[in-house]
Amino acid sequence: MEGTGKEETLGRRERKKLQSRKAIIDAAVKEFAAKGFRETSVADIMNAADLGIGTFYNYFQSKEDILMSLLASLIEQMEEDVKALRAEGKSSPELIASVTILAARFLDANRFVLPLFLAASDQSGMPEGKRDKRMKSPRFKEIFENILQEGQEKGEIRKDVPVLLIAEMFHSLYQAAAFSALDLSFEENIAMKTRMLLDGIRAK
Amino acid sequence: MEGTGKEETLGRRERKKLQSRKAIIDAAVKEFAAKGFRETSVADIMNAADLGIGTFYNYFQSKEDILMSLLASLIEQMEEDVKALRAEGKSSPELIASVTILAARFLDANRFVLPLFLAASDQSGMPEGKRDKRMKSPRFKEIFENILQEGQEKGEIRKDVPVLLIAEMFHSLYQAAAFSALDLSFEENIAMKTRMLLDGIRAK
DNA sequence: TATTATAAATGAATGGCGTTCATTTTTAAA
DNA sequence: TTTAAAAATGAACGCCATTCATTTATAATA
Repeated sequence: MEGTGKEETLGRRERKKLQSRKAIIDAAVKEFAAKGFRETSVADIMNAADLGIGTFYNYFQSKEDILMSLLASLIEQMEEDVKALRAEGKSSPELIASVTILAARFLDANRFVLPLFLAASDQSGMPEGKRDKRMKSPRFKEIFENILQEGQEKGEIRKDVPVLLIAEMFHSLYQAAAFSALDLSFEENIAMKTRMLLDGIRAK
Repeated sequence: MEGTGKEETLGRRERKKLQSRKAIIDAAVKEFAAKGFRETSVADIMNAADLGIGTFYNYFQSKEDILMSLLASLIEQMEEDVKALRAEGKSSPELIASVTILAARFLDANRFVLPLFLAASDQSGMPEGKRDKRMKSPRFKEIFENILQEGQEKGEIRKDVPVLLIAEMFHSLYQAAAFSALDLSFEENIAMKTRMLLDGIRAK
């Protein structure tokens, strides 16, 4: 009755726990996508998850907390994809261009996270004590940082500007693209800007 | 007893109205600067202004509304300064560089508005119906847009990229600089980035 | 199986906030 | 002095994130 091929060796309690957690996350993604972060109440999420309101706080510390969780896992997915790209041995500028396209497609595919992603990078609106020291945004920046670092060492990227500063610029492209009033796809927008930036970054 | 050189020809009622408005604005600036936007309640503002809570809504439609007002007037100040610079007949790239420094100094001098400024450009967190169509951020962009437009016509700025896109990039520099983890002054940060961007923008 | 201990779920209660509104106070006009 | 209108007011409303005492479900133990 116990280990009859259910799911690993997890007891019922463990399984139900994971199940509840998943239900909450799925519900949150659905509600955030439909209504945005602020317009979604914890009650909304827990109704969609078909669980009591109080249960939410057994799994997440706060409403901000689940948002950070969602973003963290998305960034992790992206980091995987970038790892694969890096294995192909392209030059730094080429790699940047590829990663840019990849990230753009990724965010196009997960369009609803864009506002959340940006809201998360902008912590100015959050209570002082609640700002996330881990900050998902910098992790996003790190992807570029590593590539640029390598590029500088190989002499492909100009050395008179700190890598961190360039990484920041790339990151800001995404922010701008998200709010672009121009009638371009996210991918086109990012691609053009990256080209502009690369022309100023390439070692002569 | 009426027009005895008080203040123009305004009646007591008009004067008191302006006075109340000013008291509210001053209080809001002070409170926002001290505690940030979200952490400041309308009650906080009105206590600091020494007026009843309800009075707030005789002058502003909402808490967001006063924020937008504040930013709008700051941008107007900046537009004035830029107008003066333009009269000096510099080339487009030179003008951009000057404006950039000017804006950076301006925001350094008004450091507390930076988070507000950015929060305002990020309207993702605001209820759908309340997003400000006027958007202060695009007006900021327009300053660059005009300069770039002229530069393109004079052949000083490359023509294979839409002006709006370049303007967006400049705007995003400010966003990034505000959240920069680097130990640079706002002005240094912006100046370096502008240089990077210009190298890729200058017509060859 | 029966009993005890522990983890998880629950929703009413709490406190804070933005906003509204009926009422009062102040100023202007007649 | 009376009347009309603008401005001020704060209690009340509704919404919401979060807490907590209590209940329910599961695991451990005898």
